[in-house]
Amino acid sequence: MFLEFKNGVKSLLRGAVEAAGYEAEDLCLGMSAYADIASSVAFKLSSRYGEQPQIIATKIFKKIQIPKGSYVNKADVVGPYINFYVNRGFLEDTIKKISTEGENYGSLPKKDERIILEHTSVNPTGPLHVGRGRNPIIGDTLARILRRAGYEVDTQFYVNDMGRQIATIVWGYDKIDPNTLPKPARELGKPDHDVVRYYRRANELISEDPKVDIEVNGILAKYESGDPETIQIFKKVVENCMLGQRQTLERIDIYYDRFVWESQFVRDGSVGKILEKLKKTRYASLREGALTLDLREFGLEKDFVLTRSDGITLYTTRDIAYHLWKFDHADVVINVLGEDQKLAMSQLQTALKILGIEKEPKIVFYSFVSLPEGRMSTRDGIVVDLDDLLDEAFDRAYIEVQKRRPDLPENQKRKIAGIVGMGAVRFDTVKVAPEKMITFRWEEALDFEKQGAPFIQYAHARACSILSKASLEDFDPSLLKEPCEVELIKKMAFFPGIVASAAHDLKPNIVAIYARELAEKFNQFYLHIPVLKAEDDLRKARLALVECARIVLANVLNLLGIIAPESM
RNA sequence: GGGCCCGUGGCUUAGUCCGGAUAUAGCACCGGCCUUCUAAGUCGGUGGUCGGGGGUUCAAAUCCCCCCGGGUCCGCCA
Repeated sequence: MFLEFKNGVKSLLRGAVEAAGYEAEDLCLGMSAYADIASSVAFKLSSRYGEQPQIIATKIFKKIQIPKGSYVNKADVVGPYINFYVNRGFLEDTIKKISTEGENYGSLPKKDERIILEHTSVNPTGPLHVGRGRNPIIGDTLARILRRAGYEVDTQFYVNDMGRQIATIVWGYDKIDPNTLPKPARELGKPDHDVVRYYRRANELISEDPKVDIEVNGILAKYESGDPETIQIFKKVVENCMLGQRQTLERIDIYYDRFVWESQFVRDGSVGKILEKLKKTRYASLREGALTLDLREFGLEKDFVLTRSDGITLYTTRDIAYHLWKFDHADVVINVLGEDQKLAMSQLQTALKILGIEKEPKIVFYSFVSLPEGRMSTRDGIVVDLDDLLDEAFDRAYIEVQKRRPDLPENQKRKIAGIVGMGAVRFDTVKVAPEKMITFRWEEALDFEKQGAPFIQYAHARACSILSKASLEDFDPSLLKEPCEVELIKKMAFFPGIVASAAHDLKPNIVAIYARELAEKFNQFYLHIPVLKAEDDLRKARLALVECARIVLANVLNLLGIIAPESM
């Protein structure tokens, strides 16, 4: 809706600029606290035409003609600025559009592009910790945004099933007596918590005893040589661990369209073919038996090492094969990755270029979540498990529900606590820009105040509460004139534009911020404007407005992968 | 040492790509609002050299250069 208004302003302003005898390619339109949209074009023209900006603004203003059927109510001049305001038609059409489109409000027209979005792709060495949790939450939110923006999205989890780390775990299962290990952090059916015990202990033993290292290498060599029994064991270990990781991800409503196993690209020979091709390029050379690419020509100082001296391929090399496969199956490739992958990714992108792939993967990098005492590490056990965070979030949410709604039946209280706890964790992760570093602190992660999901969920529950006490009828949107009502409608009108820019910039935090602002506008309306106690037609119109707010709040929460509760 | 990212009130953060009108919110602190649709709410107040220094511009948190602090990576880990 807002886009239509903006386009209307654009065309009439362009007309006015020309009628006033100026030429401007950029109309300098922007958001403003003083108007619904404002132009500072007079500044730009001032230097070119040597006139005072105020005078230019006034001249342009005098030529403004608002066409019939436009969403522009009026324009005015404040100093050098030209301001524009929406009219009643804009507000009323917004309400009508939301009412008609319902849960589809905010969905953009279908696009032809097919997207493969890879996210999470954590190593199958143990449970997800809150640092790694940032990846799936950003990734899943982006998938939801892109789907709303009209793209066909295939979400993929790339399984690192053939590394040394797996060999380490396999060694551990074979050689370590489980009775000597600490109890798993989870007793019941969480295999990832079981696996990580072996992983940690095995790593300790490796650093203590070089013989262990040699044995692990032996296992890895057996695997690489294609020994069917070893391959089976690897597969079992990986599947087992991933089962536990998926259980955790299900708790925050994250699922994948496809799991892509790294080893498949080795087995089907595609990694070998890539090596052959790259070997023939002028960038390739052998250094102490290892195949490397010299990428200085592309501005990369460091050689890209493709194989170890024993000929075994490395992670990034195999990732080239995966990317070729992705570009074969999609128009756009997006990866969500930790910032430590930046160099590897630019090497990979360059290798793709050398292999003749024109397109580049778009990459969303995020910074790490560290603990006050330092960086998280699965191997060293310096972590806060995502499972624990989710449990704690549930517990704290339950306490809040108990305090506010002691009357509710137990299963209802637990249900709300689950919805609120999970929402709080997702929102907290996605509300800040991915490139910002986060220091994890329990009090901040589990803050249920205004910056968080419960604030938005609460607004939704309030809307539902009103709607449950009345039924919707035909209404006259022209009755909605209170400033609070107008503000709310304007905010709702932004939603499709928010989807568009979040999808374009791949920035989930835009949606989170919008959600908070929308909830705030609704809460202000809720407090100041009576709905059920309003009379006749006004009541009907306000009920319709509440229904619209409920729809947009539900849609935006859905975009964030957060459940919109009807009661809390 | 080099590359990339971050640095905005006591803490957390928006805005930076595409320069414009009093820099956005939350937490904390101070003071109002529940006989009125769920107060997980709402209204007001205190608090900012936008890391520092130069430069470009009519105009810089935003663009350019230098420096400082933190993160991250830098050939056989993933």
